[in-house]
Amino acid sequence: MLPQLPPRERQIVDLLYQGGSRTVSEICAALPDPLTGSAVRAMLKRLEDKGFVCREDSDRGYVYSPTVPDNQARRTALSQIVRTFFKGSPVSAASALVGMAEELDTKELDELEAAIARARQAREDGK
Amino acid sequence: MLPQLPPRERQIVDLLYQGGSRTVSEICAALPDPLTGSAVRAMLKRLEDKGFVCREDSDRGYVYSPTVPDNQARRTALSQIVRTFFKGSPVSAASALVGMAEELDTKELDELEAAIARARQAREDGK
DNA sequence: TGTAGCACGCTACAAATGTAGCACGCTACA
DNA sequence: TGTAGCGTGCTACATTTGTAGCGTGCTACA
Repeated sequence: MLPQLPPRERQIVDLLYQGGSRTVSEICAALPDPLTGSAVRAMLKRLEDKGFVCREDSDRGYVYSPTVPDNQARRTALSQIVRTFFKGSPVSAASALVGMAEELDTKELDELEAAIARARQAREDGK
Repeated sequence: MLPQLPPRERQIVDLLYQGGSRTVSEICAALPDPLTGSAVRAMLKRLEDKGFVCREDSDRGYVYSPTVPDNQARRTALSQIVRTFFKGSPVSAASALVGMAEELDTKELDELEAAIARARQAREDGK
């Protein structure tokens, strides 16, 4: 669903997911390459027409946010990659991720192991 | 790098990563929505011009394959997602993956735990 | 040796994308 | 009250994508 977006539009919604709601000028600032405000506004209008972002009035002007909830978008993106690069196995994708982590957070690793334990448990139960 | 591709082109290279090298007609067949051969050929030509795929002569005609090696493309795609949806933490992305796995392969889980152990070890060493 | 079937490249063209410019309205402040 | 600054929408336009059609060459087989 999200992959269907052209590069620039995609870049902008990604920004929105990454940093939460933003106004046009904030988006301009956050963009790696400088873009005119009106250019960004045009993108946002198209994204709005397609239903990927919505906007809300605020003191600083409109703020834009993604309409598709974070966790759903995440899920879609992940399963896309899993299918393309990992033959459909989420777990082997997870391995790859652990392998590429540079700074390791012990707490996060604990959490991950807990997730594995839960998964194993679920497997037992379902069996 | 790869995200810069328009939807259709992206779809095609993904197919190439997913199933290895293919000929034009194989690509047509693998596509969810039916496309003319010449349409696909045009895509491939553009992808070739941009340097994302290359082709090789074979008995069945040209077979196309990605020029960027799998593991590098994987890496790029993953870190993209990690940045966008997981605040830069690969490990928490891994947790999400484990959580969404439906069919669990014990062997893969073992492998994953081994990867975690390695990561912990590396952390100790570096410290 | 005709002709049907592929795979190919080229060209053409409609639609979508990416970008800039202009004119408007609303502050704020000299 | 003029004028500078911002945020906005609209329009226009170049470029890129997405798709189809045509002509060619190369088999294979009647």
